[in-house]
Amino acid sequence: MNEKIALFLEGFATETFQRELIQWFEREQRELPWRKETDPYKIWVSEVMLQQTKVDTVIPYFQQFMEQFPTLEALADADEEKVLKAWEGLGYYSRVRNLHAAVKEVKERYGGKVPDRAEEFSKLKGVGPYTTGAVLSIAYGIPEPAVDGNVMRVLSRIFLIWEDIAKSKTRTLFEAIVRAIIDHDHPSYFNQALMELGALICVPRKPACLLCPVRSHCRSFREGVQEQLPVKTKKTKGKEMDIVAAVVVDEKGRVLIHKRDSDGLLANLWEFPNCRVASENRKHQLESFFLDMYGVSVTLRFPFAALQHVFSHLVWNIVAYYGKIVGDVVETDRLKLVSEEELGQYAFPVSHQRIWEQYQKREI
DNA sequence: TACTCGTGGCC
DNA sequence: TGGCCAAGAGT
Repeated sequence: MNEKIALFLEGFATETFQRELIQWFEREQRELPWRKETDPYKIWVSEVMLQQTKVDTVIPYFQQFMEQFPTLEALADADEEKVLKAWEGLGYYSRVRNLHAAVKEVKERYGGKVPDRAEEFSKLKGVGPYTTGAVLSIAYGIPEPAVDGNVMRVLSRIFLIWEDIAKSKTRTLFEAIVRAIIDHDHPSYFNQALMELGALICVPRKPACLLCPVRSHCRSFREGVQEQLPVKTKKTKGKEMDIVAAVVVDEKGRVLIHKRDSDGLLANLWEFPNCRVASENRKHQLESFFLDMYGVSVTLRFPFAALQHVFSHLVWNIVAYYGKIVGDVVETDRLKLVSEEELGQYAFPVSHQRIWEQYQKREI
């Protein structure tokens, strides 16, 4: 690996690159809530929220989250229901369940101080190579690489690297390059500057090369192939699933909701009872599902909504029915009857928020 | 390694 | 309009 890296670095003016990159960052960086913070816990939370998520989406969640859980201990001591509720709508919900578990471990094992050693911090749940480098460099000034999609795009262009960034192994190549060129005096700004450059200038399509502070170092710009990089193979679009859901109410107007399994898609979020079906006899299949899975007799009436929800890897085609409960319901930890006002306390995926929005438009 | 795991915005 | 994209990690 070292020989390969040495080949990339041949003729590369590392110190000039560092200086020009960091000076640009000091001039042009965006003001973001977490950039005012030095608390490693807050830096950590921001990095987890930012995984696969746009800055503009994260900002209001970050601010609300910090009001509700201002310290590591506050988060560690919080109920998971409230933590999930604070994450509602952000997606990738295992991030916050892992963060919650990790913060508890930091409280117990490390006395509430976020570890500043990569070997320790990276063992925590939900903390991978990127988050390790980001938190250690930004919060503690430690020169660890923080290679995200921005960094791979920027460096693939600068060093004219044609490796497929969709392959998981490719990231290690970029980590080795960052280790070789990171500014040991300013690792936080160096890492952030690479990402900020990718977010503002060296964007995926039509990069603004004429505004780029390091274009004199950029080999793909010199060759005129910057828009062909990075190489990223396409992923196949996900499968479609037909889902039937129902908003069923009892004689008091309470709504039946179900808590999803603790593993897999949308883990531990609440939903309106639903099942996957074949296209025929949807109503009957769902009525049988209520009886078999929950022991609840229901009478379904007619559909009030049909909606499609597209995930990154699959598609739900949902038809939602009105329904009434016949007889009794045995409530459990994962099956509850709640009033319409109480629904707001439970975290729902966006697809089921849509179902509820449609339901509330009813005129019957 | 390749697949799973959300959501909103963009052109 | 639909495919692509976004400060990835777990398995």
